[in-house]
Amino acid sequence: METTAAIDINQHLKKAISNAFKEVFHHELSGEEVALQPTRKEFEGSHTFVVFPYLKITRKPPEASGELLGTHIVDNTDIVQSFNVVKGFLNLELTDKLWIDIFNQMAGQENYGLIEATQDELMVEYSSPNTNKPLHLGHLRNNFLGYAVSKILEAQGNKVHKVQIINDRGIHICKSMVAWLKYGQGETPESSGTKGDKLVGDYYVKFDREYKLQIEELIGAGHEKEWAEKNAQILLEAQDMLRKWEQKEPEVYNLWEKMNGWVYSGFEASYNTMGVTFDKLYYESNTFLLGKDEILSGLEKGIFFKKEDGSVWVDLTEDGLDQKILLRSDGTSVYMTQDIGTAILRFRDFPNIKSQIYTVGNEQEYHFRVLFLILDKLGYTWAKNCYHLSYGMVDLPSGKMKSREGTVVDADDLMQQMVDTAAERTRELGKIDGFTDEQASDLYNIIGLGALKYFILKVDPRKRMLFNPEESIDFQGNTAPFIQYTYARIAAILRKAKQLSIADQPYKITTLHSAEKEVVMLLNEFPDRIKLAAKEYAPYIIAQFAYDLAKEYNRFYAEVSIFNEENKNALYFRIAFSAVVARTIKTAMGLLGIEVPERM
RNA sequence: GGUUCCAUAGCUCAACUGGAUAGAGCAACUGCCUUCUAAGCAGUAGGUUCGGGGUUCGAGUCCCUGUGGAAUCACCA
Repeated sequence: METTAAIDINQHLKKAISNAFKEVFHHELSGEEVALQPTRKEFEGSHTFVVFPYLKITRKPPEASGELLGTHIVDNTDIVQSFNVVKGFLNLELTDKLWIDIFNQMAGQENYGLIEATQDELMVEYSSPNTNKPLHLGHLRNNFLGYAVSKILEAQGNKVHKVQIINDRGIHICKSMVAWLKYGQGETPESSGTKGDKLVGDYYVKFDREYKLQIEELIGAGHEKEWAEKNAQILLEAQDMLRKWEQKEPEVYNLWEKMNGWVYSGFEASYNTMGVTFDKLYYESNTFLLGKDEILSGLEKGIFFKKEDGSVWVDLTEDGLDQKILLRSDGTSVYMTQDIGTAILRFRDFPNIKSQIYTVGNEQEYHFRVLFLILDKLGYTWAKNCYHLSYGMVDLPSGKMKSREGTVVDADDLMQQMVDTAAERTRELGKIDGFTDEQASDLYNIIGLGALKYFILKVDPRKRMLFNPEESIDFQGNTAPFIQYTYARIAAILRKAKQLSIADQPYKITTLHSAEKEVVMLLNEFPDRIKLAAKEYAPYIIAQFAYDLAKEYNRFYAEVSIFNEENKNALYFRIAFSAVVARTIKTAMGLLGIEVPERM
């Protein structure tokens, strides 16, 4: 109903089927009850009606029922050209005229597939890194996913606020700070030429190494392992630093600001390469005290309860979960407390948002179930609209990435490697004649990052995915470069058409080549695919669509000549047709945060 | 132990939410560049959808059960 397609085929067909039921079988069947599905490739037709569920109504065998319905539909509508029945499947073949009309409609819409009307205002959170470590492959999945989902929701007419919360405080950053003070000798990103986030991350690693040494020494001196882990000198120093930070001791606070500043400029560079942006940043250092008041007032209202030691809990056993702590016995907050506070803060900052979408790994599924339940219990009606966009880990062939074991794939390194590979491949193929250095470098970025983004986004986010750094990501087949290449080919056609002054010419045609029809059928699905992708928060649906479209167009490209076509109408149509395909590919890839090149 | 998620071709992933003969790509093999870009197109081969039951016209999809894997259940974040 919100689709931008002016001709709603489904609606027409459902009505036709429901009419057929009425007149052939004397049975009222509302259009809504009729389910249509796309016809499988190996059969003639585009829309299929499954008659099995209706045999009790028709009181005839499936084939006969299908025949009767099909005959009635063909006789009584002007959009269905013919039909065939295979077992209980009624396949409907629409007229070329209808497909041409549909194509003309979408060709006239500059933003085909996108919905202009503002629906809801939403917030999407993604990235949200810690400031003690550089970004890695897992963050890439998070960022690409969050950004793509934001784009897709915008395409559905929502106003989206992209935010992240930066975990800028806590023991982890203090560890880096301690190590830097001890071993840094005043090193700065400028002095050593190290990217800020990498530099801070290096000191985090240095801390960990020293910490382990101290533990071993303590064990060697006869202490229990557990005691050693809690009493290693360097850890005590970090904890002391955290206390000083909380008291805002100027020396510590300044150092904290300085080192975080390094990290932020490093992150900014990474986000820039990734091509993701944010509308508002939240910092944990500003929000970590929030939520406590909410808990206390919830306690007064009897939503929460206090244990003997003074700690505050929520009982979720009725919801199938456990009890969960909200305030420690000393009255301080836990992670959950902060998240409650931050969620409420955001709804105050953006009073019109309907829901928040949290792009966070699936290891926090339990956390978010609890969070949404608590917010609901506190009486926030928006809580039930909130959604945890959960995604699986990215595994390496060796198993899970572990920063302490050095088995992380660094985000910057990986992106650079992809761009380098793209450059190498492009040069091998001799594709950059006449490019300036800048154009060439842009192209490598578009291809390399496109390949990486597509590789990650084409997978259902819920599933774990495997990344093998040994095998480079493909540039052929179901990949971004394949789709980008299709776009670039069309761009070449359109340039030539312009040169020959035969672009944007009016045409009048009555039949379509089968390859053209297949493509138009796909194009027609675009609005529905976006709608589904938005509903499911699933960019992979868009990725699949872009691939299908490119694949189908390439078939047309191989089978049908454009500039050798002597019939002017067919020639002009094919140029317009190619332009719409290119435009749609660009839009679809844009929803994934992937650019397309005019030449490659 | 409780809860949740996952298991599909040698590998990486699909299967429009219960529909037809389970599809793509990579890797392997065969063809196609003097015509709009071969990062392409056409084709061959590759499957007991983890095992076992059940529900029904019809199951990779839903239910039960077993096996294998993952996450989570912290006064950690």
